[in-house]
Amino acid sequence: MMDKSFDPAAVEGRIAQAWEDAQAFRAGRPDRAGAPPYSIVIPPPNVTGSLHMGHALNNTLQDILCRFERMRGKDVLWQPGTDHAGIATQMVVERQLMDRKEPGRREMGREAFLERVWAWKAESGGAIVNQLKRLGASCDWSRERFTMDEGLSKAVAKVFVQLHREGLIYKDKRLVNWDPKLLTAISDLEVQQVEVKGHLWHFNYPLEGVVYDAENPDTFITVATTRPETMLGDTAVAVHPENEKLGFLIGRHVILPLIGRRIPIVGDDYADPEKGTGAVKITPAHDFNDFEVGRRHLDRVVEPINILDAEARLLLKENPSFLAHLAEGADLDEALALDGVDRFVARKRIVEMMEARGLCPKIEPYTHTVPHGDRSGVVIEPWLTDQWYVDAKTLAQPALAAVRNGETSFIPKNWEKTYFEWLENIQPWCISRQLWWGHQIPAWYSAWGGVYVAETEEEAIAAALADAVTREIYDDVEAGRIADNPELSANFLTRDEDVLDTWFSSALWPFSTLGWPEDAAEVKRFYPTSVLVTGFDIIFFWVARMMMMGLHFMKEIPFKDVYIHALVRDEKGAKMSKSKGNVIDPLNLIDQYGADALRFTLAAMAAQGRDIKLATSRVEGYRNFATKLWNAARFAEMNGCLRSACFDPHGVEQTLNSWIIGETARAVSDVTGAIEAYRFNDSANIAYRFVWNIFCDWYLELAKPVLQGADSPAKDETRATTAFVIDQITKLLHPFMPFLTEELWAIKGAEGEPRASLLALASWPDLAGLEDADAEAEIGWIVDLVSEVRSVRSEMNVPASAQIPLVLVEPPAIVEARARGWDETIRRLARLSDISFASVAPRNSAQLIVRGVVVALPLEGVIDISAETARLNKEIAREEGEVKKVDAKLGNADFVRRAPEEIVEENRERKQESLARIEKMRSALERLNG
RNA sequence: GGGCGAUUAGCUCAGCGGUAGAGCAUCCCCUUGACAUGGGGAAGGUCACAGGUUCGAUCCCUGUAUCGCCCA
Repeated sequence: MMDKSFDPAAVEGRIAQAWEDAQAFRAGRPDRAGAPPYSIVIPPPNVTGSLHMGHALNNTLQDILCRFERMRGKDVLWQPGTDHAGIATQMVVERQLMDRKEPGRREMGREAFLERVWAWKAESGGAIVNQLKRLGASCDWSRERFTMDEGLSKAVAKVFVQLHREGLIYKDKRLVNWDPKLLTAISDLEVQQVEVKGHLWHFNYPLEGVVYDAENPDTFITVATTRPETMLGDTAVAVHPENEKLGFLIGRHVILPLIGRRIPIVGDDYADPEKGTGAVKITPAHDFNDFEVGRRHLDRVVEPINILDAEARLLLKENPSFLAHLAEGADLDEALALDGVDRFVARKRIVEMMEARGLCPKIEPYTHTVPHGDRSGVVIEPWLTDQWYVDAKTLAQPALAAVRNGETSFIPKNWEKTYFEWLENIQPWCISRQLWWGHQIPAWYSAWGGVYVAETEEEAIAAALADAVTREIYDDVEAGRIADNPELSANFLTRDEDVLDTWFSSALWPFSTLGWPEDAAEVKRFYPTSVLVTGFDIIFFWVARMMMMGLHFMKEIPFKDVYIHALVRDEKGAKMSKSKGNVIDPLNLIDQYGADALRFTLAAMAAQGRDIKLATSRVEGYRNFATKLWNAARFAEMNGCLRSACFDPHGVEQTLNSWIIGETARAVSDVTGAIEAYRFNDSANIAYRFVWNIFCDWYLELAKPVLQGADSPAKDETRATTAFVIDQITKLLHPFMPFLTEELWAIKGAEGEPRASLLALASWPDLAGLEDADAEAEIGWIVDLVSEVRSVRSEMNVPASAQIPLVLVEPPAIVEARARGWDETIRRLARLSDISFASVAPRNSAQLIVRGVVVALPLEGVIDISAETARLNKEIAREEGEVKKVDAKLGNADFVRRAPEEIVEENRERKQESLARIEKMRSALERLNG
């Protein structure tokens, strides 16, 4: 005997183990050797991560697809793995060192630190994998990969070397987004623009050759800036060439206060006459726009002067480019006192110095956007350094084309626009990071300044030696001596210390995980993957880059479909994040309601193109759904509804059974279509409605008299049908609720013919052709009759326990036959004492019209005549309103002429029905009051 | 500044060129022999606003307002 309710906590672990023991999720199972492949690569969660709602949604959707396709007989590979998450992981371990008061990263050195990170990974990394298993994710866990695995690292090196050889990776000195806390460059995408309330400082820069007089505007130009601390690096002042008030100054020079540098006034469109004072100071080394301005005026503007160190402190004393052309003196000494001062302290001090000299006429409040590092949260400095770049523009072209020509489609489609927009305006991708945890850049430097990019150090040394010979640095003999001496060659080159952006290796994920660059069978079988399922927040970070790399190296798209799902947000609609502390833990929900309930909730809410604001009440509701199904199965068990090996859904004779089989067929077809179209919410809702509102509410209720009556062929057939439909339901719901359904599958399999396989490997239902219109007409009438009687009883306040008679007035023969055939069932469901037939409705009856037939409920002593009169009048009024609306349409010649024939016909029928109902209700009224 | 999306029942959200839907909450009735994590019934909406297209608009178009997100 089954328990009264499903206990997820007791079952989930056992079911998961059964899947694992059976290797149910293994790709390339021998029994599917000839099956079509279906593959998805998981968006690899950070190895530091723990399961959040976004993961829960993302992986639920992928799992629905994988389980669905697996049941449809495909050879499914859901490729799992984790991402080494460079900065995040390095920060975690560094924090751990700090907490334990152990030596810091720099003190212990690179090698020792990396050992610590690997140790951390072995110990506490990848917890999320087990959490994904708790969710029920049917990945092929035997193929789990990590972005820093040997194989994947090899892929990274090969890609880097090849792109470098092709000129698509290069080293360049440019302004980068520098994170002064993490001490690394980051890419544009890792920069968050934050609106900040700051100030706009107005500074007077005295003109060259005149005596500064604060009262005389002819002696200076006023610039406005949000960043006074950079002024020591100014190399120009810009005004708009057509600036009416200031344009005449273009060509002259100013003397930069505090240090006395002579810098030009240049004309440039960048200086907006409407903004600030119309004049801006130009600091090419510390501002992206200024850098461009500087480049446009190479004839007059000197090289960028970098005045900040890596930690964003002023760097003045040991800074030749700053000191160049500066006259020594008291002023300079005062400025040099700022050496080593933090940028924000320097800002204050510089403003004070300017004020002291009467050079700061105005400070106004000013709101502007300031770049922040998404990891560190500190203000990013544009900083001039050497970094490695990917020529993203070139790689973007095939990626754009593949989506334009439909090889890869986004679902929903509107994300394609976002994708296009970004790729069309893509900037060089800065891929080097000044971190230790990650793929070290495969570039080596020689003492004479040569750069050698190679997959291994041996190759780099060989290349360097060859180069040395060519350059006549060594002769052949010397080169050979170095090559043959491991000690010499080991220290011969210095490897680039930087590592690659984590997303560089992620970009290779769809093929590196399959074994590329080795000649792996999986690459041939599973690439391109079938679909990528991910959130829109990483379209740029990840999707676009996989497209670029996939097309470049595999010459083929990485995935045919990209399903972009919503973000699960907090109740205010804000993105969940650790730092905001608004994270809902899906594991808590799993503990409380079970993984199936959480999964079903997420699926039911995953409408395309809209974010999910999750309400716990929904999870509770779907937990109740699980209980409902569980109890339906329990009811079946109690009624001996055993599976029958010879059951043939085409051969049933009972109308009720044909009906439920037909309804099941429709549900299967609708759910199938919805999943195929990635309409997860529709598919979940269709299944929900079918199971609860059709199978439980009506089929089982209608079947009760048969099941609980005397043995008969009808009873046998109904028992077998019930068992059959429950089997179909477990299949239908398996992608959404794998644990509950697998458990039911096992329970139902315990008797009768043994199951051929776990449900996870069973075949998806195919009931095409079993819809039955006649059965629908008959059962539909019963359903309508019972519903309407219940409604009237409730309105008339007939006690639920009271059994009342029902009279059918002049029913057509077929209706009378139905009523007689279903007598017991109808009486039971509508709580009737008996059903009879008459030519007129008895006196004092409530009368209703069910599919055109008058149904009378004699309610002598119960019925309130005036209430019933009011009820009928209300009904008539509503019906008349309908007629009026339909008449308006039908009276419109344009409508009749232009609307589709079936719509017109539908309206005519509706009108006739309404008129008939009105007619019958009128006579009911007469009867009542006459 | 550019782009995207949203505005539908008290709340959270579906939907859609042809009679406005669900879950939760609310109200009434029911411990009936699968399930009170249940059963039955009811109430609740000018589909943000203004124009336009159309025989017909909640749906398509334009504009406005409010909110959210992304990019600069």
